[in-house]
Amino acid sequence: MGASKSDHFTKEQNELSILFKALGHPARIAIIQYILESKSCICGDLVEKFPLSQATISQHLKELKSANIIQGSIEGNSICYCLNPKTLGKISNTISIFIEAEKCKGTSCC
Amino acid sequence: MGASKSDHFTKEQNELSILFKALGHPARIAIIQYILESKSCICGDLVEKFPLSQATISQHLKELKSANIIQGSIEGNSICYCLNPKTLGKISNTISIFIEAEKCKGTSCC
DNA sequence: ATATTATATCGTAATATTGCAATATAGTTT
DNA sequence: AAACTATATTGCAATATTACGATATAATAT
Repeated sequence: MGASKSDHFTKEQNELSILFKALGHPARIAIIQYILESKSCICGDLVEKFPLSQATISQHLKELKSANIIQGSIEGNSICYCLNPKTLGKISNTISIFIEAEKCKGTSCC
Repeated sequence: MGASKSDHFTKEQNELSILFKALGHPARIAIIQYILESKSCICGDLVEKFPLSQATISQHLKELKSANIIQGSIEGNSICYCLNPKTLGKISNTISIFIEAEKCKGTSCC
């Protein structure tokens, strides 16, 4: 068989894994960093910036968007993408919870 | 062609994506949550807990371990896995940087 | 030494992801 | 409307991931 058996896990576990999965590709990390660096929001200059085809960039943007990590707004001819702070916050909270819970554990074996 | 062209991206981008990718599966999120919940560190009772075969669980543990998200120590017959706070911290920092940088941006289009 | 228990690895099938050329769609300009 | 620009979608090939049975490895117990 192949890939994930999402029905065996909780809704939360599935949702979180979707967020992390979306971040699990160097191109998508690079896109996020580019959005952060560029003073204005981006457009399709990613295609010039990265050694990937327009189709591939568009696909990565789609994945980030469907995970709600970025959101796009139409600006005339092109589309402007920004980060979604709410989703970033969700990811941050999750990791924080992991770290806090870990701290509270007395009995660690490693 | 297929999957990632890691040579086109920075070392940091590749390393971060490896961390997130490792978290990008519901079973691995579930394993982490289980480690956090169980007072003592875990062993192979994940196999009883989850509807996945021993081989599959072992494979997921291996991926978490190779991303340095968990670490295992041999305890007699079995192996005890714990989270690696250092790696969790790294992930947390990354997300924090994303959020901080986002806050500092005046010009947001969405 | 043999049996038992716990975990890892191998081989393989099913499915998902990645990347791109080609094409489609949508808005802009002339 | 026709040409142009920007982005999305489709179809396909290459590769990666996921899952599991079977088998291997390692420590413990009898």
